[in-house]
Amino acid sequence: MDTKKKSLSKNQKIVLDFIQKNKKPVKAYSILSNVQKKGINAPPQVYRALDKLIEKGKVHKVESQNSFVACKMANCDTPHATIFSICYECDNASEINDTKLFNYLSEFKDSSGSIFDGYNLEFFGTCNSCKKN
Amino acid sequence: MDTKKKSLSKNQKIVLDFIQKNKKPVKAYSILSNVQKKGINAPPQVYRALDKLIEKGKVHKVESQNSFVACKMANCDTPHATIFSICYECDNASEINDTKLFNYLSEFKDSSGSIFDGYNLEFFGTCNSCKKN
DNA sequence: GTAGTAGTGTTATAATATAACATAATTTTT
DNA sequence: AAAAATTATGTTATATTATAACACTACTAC
Repeated sequence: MDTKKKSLSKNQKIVLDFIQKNKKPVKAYSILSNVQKKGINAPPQVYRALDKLIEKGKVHKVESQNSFVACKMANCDTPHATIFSICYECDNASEINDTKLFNYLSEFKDSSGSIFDGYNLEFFGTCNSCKKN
Repeated sequence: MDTKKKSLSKNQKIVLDFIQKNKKPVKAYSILSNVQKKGINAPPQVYRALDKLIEKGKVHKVESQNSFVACKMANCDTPHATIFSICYECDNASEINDTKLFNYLSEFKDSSGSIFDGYNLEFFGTCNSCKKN
């Protein structure tokens, strides 16, 4: 079972709230400048909140962009099993929720037969709204 | 067909040579300090070489580590379709060469039926040699 | 042989992230 | 409820990763 604490601290709430307001992934320093009026003054406060939000499954990091996006799932248990599609025109990142692919990756064994603890998958392409333009 | 230039410039050779000497992924500034005796003096020289080496399929970036590793395949045509397993104890990254998974991802369609141009997949776990210790 | 493209060298600076330390709040244990 | 342990906060400074901009050179293609 998952015994970790799931409730959010003050700073964690402030940071999550800002991330959730944005459809697109946001950068750490953009978070910082946007929450300074809420009393968050320095980078470590943002990065610490982000670390905890990621642990708690509320936020995912988009590694290829160094950006952060809210998890859409109500109670994400799998903070380290993420699948994104990323548009290289508009930089939007959408979480892909495909059970079959999810299971395929979760059960994937390497050549030695070992299973992994987690994964991060990022697909790159042009999103549908950019294709139209 | 692939019409891009594949031959390597002087700096590209120097940088690739250093990366290939290392089993583990290396950081850009580690490359820099190790090739200064070869006449590469500043970060842009390293990053430019890296960009081209990635385009040419000789090197892959490990996004979750901001590190760079040589591609093991002789003539990699797919610089933007990479699969790694990363050990979070020793930080080693191994390229996974699994045709089935490779094809599965290359052909994967999102919910709108679109196919992607590329992907980056990073599995996380403990590697076999770290498990033994 | 000149036009276009790719590469080099350099300085400065931008963007991303963490170390370290002091303190406070919360939760758990006894 | 008091003590202990854990989690969170606030702050300064600094480390790490990456790019902008500019002047110049070498290579490639027609």
